[in-house]
Amino acid sequence: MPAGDRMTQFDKALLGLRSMILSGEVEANSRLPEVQLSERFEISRTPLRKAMDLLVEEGLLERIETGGCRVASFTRSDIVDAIELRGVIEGTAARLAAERGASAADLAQCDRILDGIDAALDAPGGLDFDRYVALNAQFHAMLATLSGSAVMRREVDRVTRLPLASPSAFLQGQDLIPDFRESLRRAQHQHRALVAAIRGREGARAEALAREHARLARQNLDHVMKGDARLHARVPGLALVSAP
Amino acid sequence: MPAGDRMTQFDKALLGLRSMILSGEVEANSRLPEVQLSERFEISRTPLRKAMDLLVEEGLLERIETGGCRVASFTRSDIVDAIELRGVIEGTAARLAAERGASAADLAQCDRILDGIDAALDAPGGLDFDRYVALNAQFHAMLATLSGSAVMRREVDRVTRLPLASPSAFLQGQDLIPDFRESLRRAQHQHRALVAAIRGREGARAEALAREHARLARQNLDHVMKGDARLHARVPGLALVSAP
DNA sequence: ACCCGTGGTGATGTATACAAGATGGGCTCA
DNA sequence: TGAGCCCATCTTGTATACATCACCACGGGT
Repeated sequence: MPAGDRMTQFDKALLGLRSMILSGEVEANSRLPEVQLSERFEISRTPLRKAMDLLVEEGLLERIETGGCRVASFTRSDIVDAIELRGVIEGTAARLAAERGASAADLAQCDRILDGIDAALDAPGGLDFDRYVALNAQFHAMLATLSGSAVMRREVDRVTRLPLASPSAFLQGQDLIPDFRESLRRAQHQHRALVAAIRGREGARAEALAREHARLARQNLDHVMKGDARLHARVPGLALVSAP
Repeated sequence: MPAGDRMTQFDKALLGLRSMILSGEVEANSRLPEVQLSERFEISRTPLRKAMDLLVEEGLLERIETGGCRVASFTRSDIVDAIELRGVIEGTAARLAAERGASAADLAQCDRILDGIDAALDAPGGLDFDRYVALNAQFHAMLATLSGSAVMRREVDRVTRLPLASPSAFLQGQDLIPDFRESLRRAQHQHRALVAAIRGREGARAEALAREHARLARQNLDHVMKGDARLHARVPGLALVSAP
């Protein structure tokens, strides 16, 4: 395997498939023919199949009983459940971090990230959205690290990749919404409280905060689903969501 | 793909690998050479590699940066964390079942399973161990179903397959321990309480019970690790556990 | 004696060929 | 005319061949 950062055929397949699916280019429940895709990506079926296997694990694709895969589709309640689950698992990471004690260095790193988010929120010329998303992801990854458990870290990573459950899944496009920045400030306030709880060894508080923090994503989901078509087109993966 | 129950080459590889690893035949951190294994199982590398990919996802194998896989090794605290995580996720399933309301039919099915466990505990001629293990697994699967959420069901299934975190991971061999049956009765009492909490729509109680119930597995783990060599040989996967 | 470069060896990643099975359309028969 | 069966086609699952890359030992130079 190419060590490090070289773009392997498998990566090409993975990125290509994700992009195809989330962009809505292929519609939900449609079958994905392997040869056609392998020709499109100019790779052989072997790495393509491996990428499809991974996407099945992630839940973006479903296996068909008779063989092959199709694009998965999600209901609102699927996504709500996935978000709830993320909150629960991040909450456990936060609780363990509080109970077991996080290192001063890691906590300081959290503070630095949160300072960065403050700066992104108050950037001259308005909200620096990309920077916010990147730092937000960093903060959530750091939360998993604070628990000091490789198992937790791994599972937080995993649940964060559940389709449409990531901390920044439904942020795209919301910068059009007037009080969006205010909502980000509320999120940031929760970030600060979360770190304070961990620092103060308040496990139950940390857990509850992380859970409620994740539920902010539910509001974002509803905002986006109620939005107009222009908004819909900007949100990756929204085409996979059916009504109920 | 062969629909249904035919034994495919992939299944052969998966079962063979799992058995090799859990039996301790290959030691922790040792590399798994693909060609050698494919010859041993009399299959080609293609389905073998797919099986290895899956085991990497499950955490039983680790990918080596330079390519290939090795057998993972676990510390006691890895397993404790995995058990805690299972408790948290099963707890969430139980809470959602209570909050959203489980169907009477599903609850009745739970009761039937629990009656079966009672029967297995009091079987003429002593504890019917295999029956207990099977019914216990059924009960835990049912718990996931009660939540009414496909997402929860999927993730409970998944976390139950984390290495050495399953509800029956460390039961093997414990029938040698005198008060083992008593410990199973305690577990069964928690099962009953759990169903009662869900039936009574007591979400927080259900969640707490499921968490504490999972932690019984921690006791089993410690019993087994303190046990003698005769016990060690009977517990699948214990060879992968290193001290700290 | 020790370090560095170089070639051999075996590993994995990828491509392609082959075979079994599913799918769909057309044909036959009632 | 409609229903059921059969065959062609395409799909996937598996096997195998090939290319590339890492690891390791050996030899030469300092």
